[in-house]
Amino acid sequence: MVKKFIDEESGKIIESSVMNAITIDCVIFGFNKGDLKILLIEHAEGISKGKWALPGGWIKEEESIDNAAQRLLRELTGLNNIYLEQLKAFGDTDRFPLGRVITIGYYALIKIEDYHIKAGFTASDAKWCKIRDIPQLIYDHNTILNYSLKHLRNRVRQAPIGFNLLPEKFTLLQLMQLYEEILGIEMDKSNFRRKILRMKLLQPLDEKQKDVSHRAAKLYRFDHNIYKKLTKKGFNFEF
Amino acid sequence: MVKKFIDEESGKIIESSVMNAITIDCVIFGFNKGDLKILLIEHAEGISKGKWALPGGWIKEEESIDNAAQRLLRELTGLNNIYLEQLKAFGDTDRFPLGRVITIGYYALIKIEDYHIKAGFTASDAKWCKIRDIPQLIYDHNTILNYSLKHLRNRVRQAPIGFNLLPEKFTLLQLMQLYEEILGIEMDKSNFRRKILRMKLLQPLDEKQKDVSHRAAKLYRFDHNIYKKLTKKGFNFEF
DNA sequence: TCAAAAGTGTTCGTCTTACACCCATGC
DNA sequence: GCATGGGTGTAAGACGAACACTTTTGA
Repeated sequence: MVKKFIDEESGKIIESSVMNAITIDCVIFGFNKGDLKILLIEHAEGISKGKWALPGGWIKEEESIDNAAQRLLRELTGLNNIYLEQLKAFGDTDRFPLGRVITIGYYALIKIEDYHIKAGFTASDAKWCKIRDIPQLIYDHNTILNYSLKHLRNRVRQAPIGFNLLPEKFTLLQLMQLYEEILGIEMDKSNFRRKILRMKLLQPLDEKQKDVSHRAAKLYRFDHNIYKKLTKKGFNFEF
Repeated sequence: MVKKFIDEESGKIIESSVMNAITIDCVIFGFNKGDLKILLIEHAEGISKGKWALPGGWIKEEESIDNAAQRLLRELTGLNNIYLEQLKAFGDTDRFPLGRVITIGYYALIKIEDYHIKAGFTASDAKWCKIRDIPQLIYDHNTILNYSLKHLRNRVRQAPIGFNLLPEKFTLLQLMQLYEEILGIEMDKSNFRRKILRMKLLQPLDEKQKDVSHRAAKLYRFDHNIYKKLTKKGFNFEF
């Protein structure tokens, strides 16, 4: 089913199989040098040319919204096969200046080092931006971002998802600092250690940090299979 | 802005200000005689005539999605001014048989006794249905319902929302049985009592149960202002 | 007087919190 | 040798789980 309609953003007539009046926007979190960051793109065309935004776009008629989010992220940033989770829909009448458009928010946590970000498609640039330095974004994208941040702060305490932001091998202090950064609190090194190790979620490795100017710390890895086994036994991650 | 289009469900040409390809569906929870229930309506027209469904419908061009959910619920069931919260969007390509329609799920918890339900608009009937006796619903409504149930089970442990299902004045045992029903677990009376009272969320009343064939229990009330004050001091509801 | 639910008390083991302190390493 | 982070230990108190017990009331 091919439809013709005017892309309200660019003003062009689009002859394609996308749905009108409904879009997707993605909040991608990363963690790097102690800072929580999110991925922003710079629009290359349309009414928001030159402005920063969350990666997003239109949904095709024949793809599910989950698949649309995957595709859009790939097209705009080069990120492929990311685990995305839906946040919710944003549908205030005035959120989009050129007409009534509802957007569905998605979010994901990724290991920054594992991916090479490159602007593609209708994006002229893509970058990681510190959570404290977020500029004014287009439309209601700041609202979506703030909502997702709140959601992340809740989720990170209920489920072991924080690991997705760290390199595969990490130290306990790195993990603690991640929690401190996300939750905006200070934690006790010794108590954190005990608590996380007691869960037996982490696989200790026979490896240590390298090139550090202090005693090298043991490295750990989060094992998804261990987590699955534990949850089957009734284990419930709580932080 | 008035558009003409074919209502894919009824086949009629609709000349109105509703958005096409996007709908809203509401999961309304109630609690009555120890049972968790949800509100279902029977469609009076269209391809799903005579079948049971979640209350829902089309979104108007000039109303926010939150307002649309309010309006649809009022039109279909008579429920007015309910506190609704959005769940998420459901957008598989095959969820609706006559075309591509994305739906946004909403849910709410209400005190059954406070409202008189009456079928209206395109509904021929509306009823409260026990959570264990849910029939086959139209489209993906069973999926939406199951998701909202999972969501409720999580939420009820993180925030004091269970009270919305009980009468204003309730006993501690009623509250405990509500938790037992929602979570599907058994609890210890004495421990439950201590835990909930320690939170100091409940306002004890100078009133007791009446017309019971055993020792009458003290009645309590949930005070939203107390909760607000506590959260400001850093209190975090956890169950 | 009995059933049914209200309400209190006790014990034990575990977890949390707040510290103090020693260890290894590079500069 | 000192700064930096790694890592262990401990003591007090809070909390959860399990269970025994007393009280009140209507039928």
